[in-house]
Amino acid sequence: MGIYERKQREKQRRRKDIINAAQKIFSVKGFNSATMEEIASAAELSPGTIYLYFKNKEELHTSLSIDILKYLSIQIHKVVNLDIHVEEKIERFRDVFIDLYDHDPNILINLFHLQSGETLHNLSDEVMEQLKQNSAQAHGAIIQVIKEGIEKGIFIDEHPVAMADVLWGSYAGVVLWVDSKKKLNNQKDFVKSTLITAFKIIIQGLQKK
Amino acid sequence: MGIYERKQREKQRRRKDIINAAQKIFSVKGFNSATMEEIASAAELSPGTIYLYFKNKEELHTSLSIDILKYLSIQIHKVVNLDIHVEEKIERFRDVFIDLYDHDPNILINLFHLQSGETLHNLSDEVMEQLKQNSAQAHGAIIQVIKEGIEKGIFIDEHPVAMADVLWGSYAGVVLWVDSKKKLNNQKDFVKSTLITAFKIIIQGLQKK
Amino acid sequence: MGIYERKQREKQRRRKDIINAAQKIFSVKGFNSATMEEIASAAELSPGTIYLYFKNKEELHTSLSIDILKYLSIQIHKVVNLDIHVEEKIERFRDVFIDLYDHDPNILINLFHLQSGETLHNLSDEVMEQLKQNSAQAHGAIIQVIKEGIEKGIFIDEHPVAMADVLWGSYAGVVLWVDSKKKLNNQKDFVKSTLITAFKIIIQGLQKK
Amino acid sequence: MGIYERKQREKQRRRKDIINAAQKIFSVKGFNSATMEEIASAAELSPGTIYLYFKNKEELHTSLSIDILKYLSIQIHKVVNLDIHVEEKIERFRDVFIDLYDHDPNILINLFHLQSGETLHNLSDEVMEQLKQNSAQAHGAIIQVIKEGIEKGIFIDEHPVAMADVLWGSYAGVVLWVDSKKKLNNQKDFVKSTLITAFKIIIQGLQKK
DNA sequence: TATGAATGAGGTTTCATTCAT
DNA sequence: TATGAATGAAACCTCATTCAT
Repeated sequence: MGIYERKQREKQRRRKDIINAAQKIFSVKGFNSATMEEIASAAELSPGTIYLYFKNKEELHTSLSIDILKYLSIQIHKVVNLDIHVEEKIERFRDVFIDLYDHDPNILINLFHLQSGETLHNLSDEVMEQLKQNSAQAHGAIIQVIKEGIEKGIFIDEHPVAMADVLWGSYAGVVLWVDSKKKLNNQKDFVKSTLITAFKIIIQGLQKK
Repeated sequence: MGIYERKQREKQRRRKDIINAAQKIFSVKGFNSATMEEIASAAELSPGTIYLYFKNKEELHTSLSIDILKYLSIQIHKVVNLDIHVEEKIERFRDVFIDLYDHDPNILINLFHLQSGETLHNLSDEVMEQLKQNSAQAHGAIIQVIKEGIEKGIFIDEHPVAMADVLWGSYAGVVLWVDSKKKLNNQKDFVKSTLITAFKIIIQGLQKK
Repeated sequence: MGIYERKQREKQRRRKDIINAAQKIFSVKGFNSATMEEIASAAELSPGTIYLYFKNKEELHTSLSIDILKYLSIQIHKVVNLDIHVEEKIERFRDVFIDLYDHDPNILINLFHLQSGETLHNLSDEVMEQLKQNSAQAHGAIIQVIKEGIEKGIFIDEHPVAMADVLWGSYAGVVLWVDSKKKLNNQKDFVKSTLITAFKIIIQGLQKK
Repeated sequence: MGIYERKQREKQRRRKDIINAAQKIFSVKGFNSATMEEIASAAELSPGTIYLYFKNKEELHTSLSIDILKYLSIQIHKVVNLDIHVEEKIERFRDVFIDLYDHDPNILINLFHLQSGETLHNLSDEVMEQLKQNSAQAHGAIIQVIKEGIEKGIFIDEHPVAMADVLWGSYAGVVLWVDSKKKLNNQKDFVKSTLITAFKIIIQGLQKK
């Protein structure tokens, strides 16, 4: 491995460090309450260093989501290409989400927040484009499966984009909503079991009688 | 009407003015970007005055949501007590939401944001309690209908609280998600039609085959 | 005096306090090295307060110069309208400048700095307009006198705007240059006597032989 | 040429590279807005390297001016030693300045800024001394010519140092002032023609009637 | 009760400078 | 000697909140 390569790798590692730290802080405090200094401190770096890797706070935050979307997109595409029943594919989607939620509930919540958020202003064109593309890709894969279900005569024949939106929106909604109930009522975490119920309902709802 | 009563009424009116102004500003700018001065200005009051009616910015914001939750709770309860089929009740729930979204999309989005949000820290016990109660009431009414459906043998027999969560979460998710797509892609507003699809799917999903 | 008037006056007084403090600090430290906190501290105010009166650091700095230009413009116009010889008018200009320099050398230096400076970017249109107008007015009055001299056959007949520029530029240059020598050599202040020499030279230079 | 000498020469060349780059950047951006990184980048070096050749940003900036002063001093001395009329010598001074302005208007402006500037604080004694000496030398040459004029009975007999200051200050002032008007009013560049007028006036002003 | 000027803590961001390689 | 990633101090500015009137 040449020096150049080693440096590139080192740089990527540092970038990853920052992303990890940011994830942790944003998760706990939310976008506005999290400070760059906290994030720097968590990454065991100085504030200035962060700005060598990310243009500003907003772009750092968005980068987290892009990373998740990339991962999600990959996982979802894997499912799409499997040789299994359509309903089963939807169940696999559910599992992908549950896995993600399992890994770090806050990642997911951050992602949904970004999309429904107030920010989205200071992003560079490049990052904005990445966000759109990755988002579209994950979403597109879901639509594809819905269409497959319709074509095979298994799913009801509604507007497939809207149907995919329902699926994705329900994921997001259930996660956000049940998560918020935890905060309000301090109940134990039943996001996962609720998601399972959600998918049971939705899959049945999608099917032709 | 005595002087005391008149004063109380006057006070309530002023409070309502502030809430209306806050709604307008929060809708457009979001929680963090909205400033107390803007809100005061919109209410034709001075910043200081707002603090005579609300403990702080966060509590003002929460009050909006409580108001919506109250209204929502009332509407939902009306539906619960109607002498119509269970499925139809769910459809009516949907219409209640669509009405609300129609009236001001941002109200609803604000509500969902609150619940999934970063705030929820500086609230006084009293406001927190109100929030919980009103939330629980709206939610409870939905659960009740789900249970009714189960008891009548129409709905599948899963954990009814979770089923209600799916319903509510899907509302929220679809609204947030489709709304965010508007921002990202500038597509025309099809939140409402998506919601109709969502409910078609969910109602069918809830039913026993 | 009504309440409104008193408040306006109070506001003006506060504004003046800030300007005075800023003058002091900018004089000693220059634009970039001066900090808003220092200025606030010198004005016995908090940093935030300054921003109630001035949009930003740059506009505060510019306001100083506008104030001087206003004063200068008035003094110069007074001279223009006097019923005295043209050469004498130029001498009076010199005295106006010497007075100003006497009052606060740094004021003048600040003014020249602004005009030859790197900044001039964040100014609001309004302030920019004021700056131009006041600058043009003072300058215009000088041109007027030059023209008068030419018309009366006393001054050489060159491009009068350029001649006025020479006059003004020489003021500025002598002040800046001799002032800088003070810094370099710690000589005692002979700006004033140099200015007198300068005007003797320039007046004779302006005259037809 | 020994190794030592070659190294010295190499070092001087590198130093010159940095100075050239710095000149370019300072010209366009001014002292404060120019960054060391930009300068390093323009010199195709890394920031750290600059600090091997210059103590700090201020000293780098000052070095530019010293270089100009050196050049100026040489040119002025050349004029002093010419066998021509005194008035013509002054005109040659003017041409030297116009040449310099022609070559890079910003160099000159930078020089004047330095002298009237906010910096001049972090300079090492050595650099400070150089600055003083070179400045004194250029200035001294001008004084010498003024004195020559006085001795020959051509120029009025005022304090010759002050007269030289007027000359130099007028240069600086006209350049700075007319240049600033360009910025304010976007008029076309007439610095040079104004300088010519300036010298016409000043030369005549210096002469005995 | 209402005001609104003043506060001042705290946030983001920049950039001259250092130092391990 | 040269590098350039990292530093971290310090600056500008915002805005929720207070309090004298």
